[in-house]
Amino acid sequence: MENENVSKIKEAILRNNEVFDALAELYKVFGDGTRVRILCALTQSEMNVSEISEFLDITQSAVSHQLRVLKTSSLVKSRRSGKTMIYSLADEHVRAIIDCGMEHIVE
Amino acid sequence: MENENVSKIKEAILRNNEVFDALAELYKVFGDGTRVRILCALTQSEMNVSEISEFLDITQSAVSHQLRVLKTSSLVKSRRSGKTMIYSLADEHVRAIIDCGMEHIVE
DNA sequence: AATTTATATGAATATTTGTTCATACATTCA
DNA sequence: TGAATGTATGAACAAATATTCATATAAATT
Repeated sequence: MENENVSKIKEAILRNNEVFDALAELYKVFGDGTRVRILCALTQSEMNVSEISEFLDITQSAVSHQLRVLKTSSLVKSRRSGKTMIYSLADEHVRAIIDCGMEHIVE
Repeated sequence: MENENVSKIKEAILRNNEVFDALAELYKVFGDGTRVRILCALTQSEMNVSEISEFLDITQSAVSHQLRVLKTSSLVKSRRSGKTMIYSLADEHVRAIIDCGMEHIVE
């Protein structure tokens, strides 16, 4: 019965660790200037890759690479329109997380 | 007068970039499993270095290094009590940011 | 079909970053 | 004062990551 408790505790820790890792992974995505700029740009309106690239003055390649990261993390979504790909925020959580961080910065 | 506008725009971008960088720097700190674990541990109660080290099963040195990062970012504060240093969350923003990320994870 | 425009991607490189190990610093206690 | 305990820190190494460059893929237009 002690063993049972011990294993329960270990499971709990394991579960927590998974949550912690997920949290860290999420924040890691926000932890890059280029990606934060892209996300903030998309906060204002959806944009295609060229527009993001020009607006933020970042290489098209760099933008594409980072959009891939953002999409993999489910922070942005995309749809095709002819030759261009239009990107937008995946949901309101993204805005919420940005705002949350902003509040800490302005102190 | 056009020049004036241009420089205003440039200033605006510059200001924004600084904000973006600050945001990214903040999230970068949250973007590590060890640091998230430490912060979450301190969410429950203040702890000294040894306690954190044992609780999370992380080397004392690694904990100290990360506590330094967390303190530099004003996410934790510390006070001395005899031979030990007691660490706690710097303010409620930390809790808010963690909760904000959690909400996105649980989807 | 060939060309042009928009985007994605792989490889290479440089930089950043986290941990470990050894050791220094600080405080208490004998 | 010397020993013991708790914490901090520097150097070194390994791993992760962002950008660039070249090129591939995809859609539209002629």
